Amino acid sequence: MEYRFRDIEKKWQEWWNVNKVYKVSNDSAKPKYYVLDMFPYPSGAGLHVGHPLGYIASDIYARFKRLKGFNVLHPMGYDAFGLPAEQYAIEHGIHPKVSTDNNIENFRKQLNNIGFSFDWDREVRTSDPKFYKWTQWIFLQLFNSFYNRESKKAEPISKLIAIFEKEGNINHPVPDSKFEARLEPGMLNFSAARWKSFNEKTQQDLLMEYRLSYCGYGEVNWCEALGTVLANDEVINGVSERGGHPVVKKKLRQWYLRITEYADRLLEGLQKVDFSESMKEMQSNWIGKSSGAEIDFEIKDHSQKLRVYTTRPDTIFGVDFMVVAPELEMVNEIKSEAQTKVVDEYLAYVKSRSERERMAEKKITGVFTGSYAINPFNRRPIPIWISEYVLAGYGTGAIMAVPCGDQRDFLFAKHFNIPITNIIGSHFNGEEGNPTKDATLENSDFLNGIVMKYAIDVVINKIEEMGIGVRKVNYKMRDAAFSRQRYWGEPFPIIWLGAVACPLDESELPVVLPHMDDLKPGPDGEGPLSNLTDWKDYKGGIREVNTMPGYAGSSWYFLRYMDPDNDKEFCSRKASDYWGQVDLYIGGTEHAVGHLLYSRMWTKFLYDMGLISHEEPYKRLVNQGMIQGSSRFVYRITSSSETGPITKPLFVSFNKLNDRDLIRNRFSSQSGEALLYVTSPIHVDVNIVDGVELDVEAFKKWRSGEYSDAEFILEDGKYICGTEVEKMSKRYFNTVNPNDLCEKYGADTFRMYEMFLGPVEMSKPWDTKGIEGVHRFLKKLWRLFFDELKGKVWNEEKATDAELKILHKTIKKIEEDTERFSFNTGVSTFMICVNELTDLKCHKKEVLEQLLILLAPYAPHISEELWSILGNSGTILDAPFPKWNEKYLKETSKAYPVAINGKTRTELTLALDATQQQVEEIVMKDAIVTKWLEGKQPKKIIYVKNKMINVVV
RNA sequence: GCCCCGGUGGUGGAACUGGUAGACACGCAGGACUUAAAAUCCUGUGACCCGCAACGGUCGUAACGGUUCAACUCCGUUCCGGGGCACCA
Repeated sequence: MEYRFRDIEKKWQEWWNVNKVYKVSNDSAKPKYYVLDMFPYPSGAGLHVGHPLGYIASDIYARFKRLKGFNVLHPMGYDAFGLPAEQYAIEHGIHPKVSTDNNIENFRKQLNNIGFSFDWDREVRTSDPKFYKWTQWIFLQLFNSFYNRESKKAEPISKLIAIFEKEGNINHPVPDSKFEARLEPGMLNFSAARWKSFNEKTQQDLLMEYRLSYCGYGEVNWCEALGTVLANDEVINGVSERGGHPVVKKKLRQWYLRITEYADRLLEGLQKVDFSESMKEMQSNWIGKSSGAEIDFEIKDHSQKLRVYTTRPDTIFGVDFMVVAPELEMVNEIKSEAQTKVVDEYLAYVKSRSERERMAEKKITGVFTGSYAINPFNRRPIPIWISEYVLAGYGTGAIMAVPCGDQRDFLFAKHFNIPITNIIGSHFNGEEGNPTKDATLENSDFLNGIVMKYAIDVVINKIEEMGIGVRKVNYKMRDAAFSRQRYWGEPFPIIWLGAVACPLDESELPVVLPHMDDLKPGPDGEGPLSNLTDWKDYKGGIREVNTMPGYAGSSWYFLRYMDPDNDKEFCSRKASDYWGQVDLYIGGTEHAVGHLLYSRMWTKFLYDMGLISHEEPYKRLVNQGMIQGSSRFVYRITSSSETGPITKPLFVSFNKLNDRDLIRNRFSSQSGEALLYVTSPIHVDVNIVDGVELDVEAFKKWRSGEYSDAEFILEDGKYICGTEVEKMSKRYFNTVNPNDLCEKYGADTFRMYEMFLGPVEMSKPWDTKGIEGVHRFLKKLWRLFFDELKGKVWNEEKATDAELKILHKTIKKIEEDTERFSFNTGVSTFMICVNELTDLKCHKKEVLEQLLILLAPYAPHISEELWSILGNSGTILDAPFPKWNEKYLKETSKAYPVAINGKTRTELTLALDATQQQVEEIVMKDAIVTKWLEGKQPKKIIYVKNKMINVVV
């Protein structure tokens, strides 16, 4: 009886499905464990071998935990809304709903082929109204909340209104005064009486400055090609992450998430979670906390002050010039008459430069405004410049420049011949700015003689005392743009009554995304929904026509799995209390600053509102590496100096590329001159290449016979391809479909091979070569049960100690390997075990049965099959995980080498649990040791873990 | 430029808290079975040296140096590769 993996896998996949083996109950006496994968965006391209890597790892772990007696939640769903789905739909002329549903269908089929233990009854789709009803609902909670900086948590906006009515906003200043522009002057601070005197519109405008989801005017990343606004993490090097289209800054009315209010808690929370160091670092870099001071400088002959942000107030006596961001409005007010022309020209220049240009070529540019700031301590006048290297969006948009202590300031000073004041003595060499904090200050008046790092506090205290500045913490992180001018997303539960945004009532949810056939944008940069005039008019107002971004649904989906069918709440408190945090979250690093930060913020918010009981969504995060494609190339000779262009397809093998003689023969060169020829590499389907050897016949049939008349210049009778590691993508013909491998070798082989490739966290190019080895292992396992000739060979004989030793060694090792996510060594452990059992001709049920349980997480189908063949009923996952017995691990004594100063070796036989004293006695009696010691006493005898003994003289 | 992570045979990778480096697998070579192939099994496989033999010797984890009885592992310097951030004051 041979190992018929196709039949076995089909049989068990159906059986699992029909018997709902993976259905999870919220009501269990067992301890809970939540294993989550980052849910996929269902792309039209389907799965390639890179996608399931994380899913296989999580599936192994989920099954392992179930065997260990946990009630395991291991769900799967689809991140179905968002930009890519809509782009795909437009490109293929299919409605996003239809294409998304098709793609999901396809994904589901592919996933089921691999034999995952997902509870499909809990599947979620972010584009399902039953799901996004609650996305909208959470949005409303955000809208109706503010962040109370006193209690350090989100609270209902009604509480803020009560505070305003009682004491104005004296204790709760506007969090982000950048929106000052849309409020009337002097509105930023108000008393209770004043608040009451405001009309409804003004009150609403003010409240909008506090809401955790809010609508405001601001500079946003506008992508013309995609026709929408993008969040900062969706823009990479000035182009859109999706599609690589140019992105420009544009002032627009947009919805935002006030994530900046959570900056500190997002940072602190990192200490409580088990993420990789690099992941934590990426997040804290993104948040970008820095502390320093804001200082107001008087401006000569102006009443206005120049406010700068600096982390280095200790360098205040080294300030040789000021730089203001060109975008700041004050530039127009402080420019002197003489400088007006150059300033205006410069402003025009800056405006003409795209974000991309600014990033690509960091030229030193800038002009003098003609005004001077006054150093508050020594009254020295300091020229005020404008330059594009100072960003309007960070800090106050103005800096004090210290050329001796900062490289950028130094280059600027050199470039424009601004004299440099040295306040750090020999630490400054006149060649570059030195940002040290360890220098002792000079030329610094009352700071002279103080080491810089201690001077920082001295200066801040002084300026606070003088009332010209305050201690200040700044963050690089911005509020997240939350609206998209697109169709395929959650509609906002908001209507506009005039200029006031009004939340809909909960009872009006969900706001269902209306069907549209034509997804062209609306007028004035609005989204497609704007074209639906009937839908837009609602209750005497106008609906918000933007939709939410892709990350809205993914910011809370992990909670929905806990209670997927609840139509009263997003997730019952009972369910979220039971399941709590995600114990293990697996996904790629690409979500480090997007999804992970947003979902952490939403979780903290829901926690603040008392809706869930934990404030960090994920206890442990594992990042699976990316599987790259290994592309293959053929080299087509397109022309030669002898013959000119060559139209007939002629390909030259990789190692003959530079073999001019060979090619010369081919073209029967007459001239005797060096023959020049041109080749162009062409991606060839990796599936018709065996290693690097091209299957020439398959190549001729490839692409419906485009190269059917191809000729080849071979080497050793073979055509050898060139290789390169690239992203796995259809367009490089380097994708490998998991279904093909499952068909050829079986899902169990595929699963184990993906794990065997190396640590889950590591990125590596895919290579199918070694899969045979894993397949051989499974066949070998099968032969422990069945022999081709004899049939059944497993028996009920009693296992010997040697056999039990193998078993228990394996139990221990598999438990450790699986627990610490070393699935690659786990697979090796199985191979060793099966090899050893084969050597001993051990076919004993007693041993094999236990081995199957260990194997069940890795290779579920074959384990279930053999488990039932051994006479068990039900699923193997309900079997108890075997316990290893110390007895079998230490009982047999072995010969252990003794190394003496690393030179002489002999062997001793010791029991593993020998005490230090016993060891010493035996060592001292050993013939070689006594000979070597020549009567001397050893300094020490070291008994170390690998059963090796060191004797030191 | 700054910050992380890594560099081990022909290849993917083991070696967890310093303790016989190279597990396991691929590939390769040789052999058995077979009319043949496939499948399966066995043997060898880091480099070099010695030898009738070997459970013999020397070197060897990017390079150099250090700590230690003992270093892939810890420390320092350099080189190379991957990832992240990048005018953030």
